[in-house]
Amino acid sequence: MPASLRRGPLVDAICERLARQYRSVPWLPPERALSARLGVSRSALREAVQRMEIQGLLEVKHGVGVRVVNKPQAPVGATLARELPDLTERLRQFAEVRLLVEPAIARAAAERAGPAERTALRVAHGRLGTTLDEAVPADLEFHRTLAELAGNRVLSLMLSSIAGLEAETRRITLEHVGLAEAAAQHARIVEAVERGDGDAAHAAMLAHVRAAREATPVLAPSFSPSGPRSAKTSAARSP
Amino acid sequence: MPASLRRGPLVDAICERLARQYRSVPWLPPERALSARLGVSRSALREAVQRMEIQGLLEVKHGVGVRVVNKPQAPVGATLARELPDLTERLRQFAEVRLLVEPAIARAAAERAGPAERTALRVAHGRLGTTLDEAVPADLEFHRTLAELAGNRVLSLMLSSIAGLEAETRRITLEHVGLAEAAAQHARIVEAVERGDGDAAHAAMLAHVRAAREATPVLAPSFSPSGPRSAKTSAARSP
DNA sequence: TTGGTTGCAGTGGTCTGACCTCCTACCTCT
DNA sequence: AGAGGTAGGAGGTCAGACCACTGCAACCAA
Repeated sequence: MPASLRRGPLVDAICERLARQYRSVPWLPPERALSARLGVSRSALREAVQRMEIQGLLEVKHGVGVRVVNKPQAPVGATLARELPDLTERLRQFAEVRLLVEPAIARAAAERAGPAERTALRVAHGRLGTTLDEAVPADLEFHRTLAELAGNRVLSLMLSSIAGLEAETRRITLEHVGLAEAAAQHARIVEAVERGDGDAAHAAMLAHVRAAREATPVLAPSFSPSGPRSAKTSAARSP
Repeated sequence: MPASLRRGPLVDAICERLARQYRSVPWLPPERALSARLGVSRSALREAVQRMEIQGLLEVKHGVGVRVVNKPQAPVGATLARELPDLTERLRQFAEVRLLVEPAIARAAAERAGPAERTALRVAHGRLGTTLDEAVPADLEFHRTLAELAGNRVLSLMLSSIAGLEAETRRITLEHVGLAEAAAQHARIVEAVERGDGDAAHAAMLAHVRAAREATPVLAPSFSPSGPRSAKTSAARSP
């Protein structure tokens, strides 16, 4: 009955079926039951599950079950961790990438955001609480929201991957910059996005990321993606 | 004998051992022999192999064997393909990302490259042949070399991931732009890097990527990472 | 000789069913 | 009511068999 007239590897077919049929349930059925239901062996099913786990679509917990998640940034993050084993170097390069990507995202968000998106951003900005434990995830969420508004999934994905591995740093950064100052910088970005002013958003975000980097004891930049000539991209109006 | 006193998942340990011991051989031993040698079951070994395949470290071919490779961009590329199933949209976003990232890479490369690196770049540039079949891989290689000189593995990785999925487009682009013109643009970049002039390298690369995008029937940009105000980043000296 | 064909041996792919390890929730005892 | 133990069920590992694909070498025909 589940014979199917496939040509390629069986595991691929299983992955597709899983992704299609169990997209919106919290947990997968037990492996034994599921393999029986799909008409494949447990081995093949396990290979498929493992594959999707690495891809960030599933999360298997020994003795518990297989949870359905959606973290497409997981494989990217894992790759980066493998490619840059040294934590300090990784964080330094992350900072450089943020310096390049975040302003571009802010500009794009300002130029594309409609009323609904602006509201979402305002909400995310409002969540920045008064304690570090609240602020760190809120800060991450703010930047994530902005990246989504920008409409470029590639940049968004890259930023998520980076954020996942530097969450610890954000705490230090926020502590040094100060919650009030960080909130003020966020506010300037929100303001620019509300006005649809791409240049201002770019400038505000650039200032924000620069402040974060300079307040954190990450090493000096080995190169500056935006160049030392500050008159280039931050010439736009800014409060 | 290979009992080992592990705590975590066995598969993790196998992956480590494989990565460590078989890093520099072209092929892995057959699964049966290898599982016996490592003292684990074939199932466990297969899970490890499959994992490393997804991570871009192995490449298994049915009926042939398991090849040892090193393509860290594979998982990123796969993720992007899954996140952006629509080919046109994917290529458009790729073009935008390149527009943002490549100039930054060129600048960094110019500011960091020493004599040896400059030679490597010159060699890569020299390989741009006279036929499309030669030019496409040579063009890819040129940009890859430049990214390596820039010294930021994150950007380099991202660019490789993109390149792997847009190789087909490069052919069209090169055809429209013309090999001679593309070579001239590359030459301007090389020149700037040789002089250590970051701004010029940035400008030359920006012009190159823009020309490529405008010559290719990819859709109009939904947003411009570098902004519509052309006076911003391309103000540097340029031939 | 040369060209295509066939068969075989070795590889990864899948299946089965058994046992081990871990987590949870329930149950018991205090 | 709380702390501790226990049984069930989840994933993890194992063993051995058979299936499917690939490459090559031996073979046969022109």
